[in-house]
Amino acid sequence: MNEKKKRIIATAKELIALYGFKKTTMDEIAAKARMGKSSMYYYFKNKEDIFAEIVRIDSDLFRQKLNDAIQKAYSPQDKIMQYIRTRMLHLKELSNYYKTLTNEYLDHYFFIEQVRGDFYNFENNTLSTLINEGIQQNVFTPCDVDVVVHLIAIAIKGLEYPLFIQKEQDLERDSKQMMEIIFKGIEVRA
Amino acid sequence: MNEKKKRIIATAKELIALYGFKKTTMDEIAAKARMGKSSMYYYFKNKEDIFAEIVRIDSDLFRQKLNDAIQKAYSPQDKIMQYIRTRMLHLKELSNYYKTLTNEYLDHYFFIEQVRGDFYNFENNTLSTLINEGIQQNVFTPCDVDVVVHLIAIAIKGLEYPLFIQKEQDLERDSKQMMEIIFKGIEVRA
DNA sequence: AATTAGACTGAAATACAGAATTGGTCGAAT
DNA sequence: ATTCGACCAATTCTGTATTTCAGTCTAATT
Repeated sequence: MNEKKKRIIATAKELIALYGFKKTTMDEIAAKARMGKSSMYYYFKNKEDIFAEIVRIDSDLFRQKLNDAIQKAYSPQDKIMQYIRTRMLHLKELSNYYKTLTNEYLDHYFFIEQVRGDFYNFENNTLSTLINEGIQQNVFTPCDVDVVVHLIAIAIKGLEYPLFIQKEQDLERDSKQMMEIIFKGIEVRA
Repeated sequence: MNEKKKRIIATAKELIALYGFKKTTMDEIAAKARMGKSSMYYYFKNKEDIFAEIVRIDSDLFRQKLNDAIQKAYSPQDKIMQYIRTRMLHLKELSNYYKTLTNEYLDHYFFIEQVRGDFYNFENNTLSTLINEGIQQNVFTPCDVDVVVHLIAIAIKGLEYPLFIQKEQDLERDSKQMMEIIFKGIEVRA
């Protein structure tokens, strides 16, 4: 990517993290990135486009991080646990970074829905693959994979909310214990 | 309860279901209940008080409904399933009735938090009792009851969202299948 | 041709004053 | 004890004047 483009992205990201999307003006970004406002329109279609690019890059990195975490673990159970752990830690980090960004009015931007949808699919596919691998390896008992994925996804989402209140260890303990039950529910019995 | 008081509650409930809390004026309620506005202040401290009473009554009925459902079932698993089923159906009904009432600005009324908290406690206690009964009856394996309750609560909450979109049967099928996994996870093994 | 910038525009947000609405009170009537 | 109309203060609404800001245009620069 072009150096100027990177600078715009970096500056915009910085300001948006501080003030939110709406309150960050194109003039501010231009000033802080040391260039004329219209120069930015040479690289980006509009303001939303900058934001969309930031979100796109971040979510790519997120997905990569999750894939790395899975790769590093061995058993299907551990892969799933590492997925959840990584996901939680990243989301916590994110929520700290974008303190001012309240979800409510983010919903008004179409590409957020897009990213949300993409991530939903990614998560479903990833978990599906892991469960299927477990069945293949005779670790999990053959079952309706979609339902298991749904249950895990819901459990993860349920843990999302207290992300902003609870302590990190508690969350990890909770998710571990909850997953143990689910694993017991789908593991092949000796 | 006094007849007039009942009439105020009924009228207010009707109007609030139609227009929401904020848009329903005391004058309207008074007019529709065929009495002077200030007469209502003889029975209620203020507007919020009327609303609070409505919510209190409704949530009492809800709790009673749930207790009835539990009583009618026999096995611990069935009791839990019936609890979930009844809870879902009631919430669906509620959401149909109070179409205009969007949660967002209900949060601003303190007693909603109160009721939410009360219900949270009720749900926790109820599920705890059921799980403990299951352990007592040697149906569930002894385990950290709090974690199991947390998992079930989260799963239920996760099913809450699509309540407004999904079909009823799907929800029932989903919850049934998900609970089967959790039950398998905590049942005593033969 | 690719890039940059300053001036400009129209639409949307904001600020604000005056008017209307509405939750709640009071004293009189029953 | 209960009901009510008149009233009040505060909030909300409404229309308008002002400002802000995303995005464009054109000309200059590399």
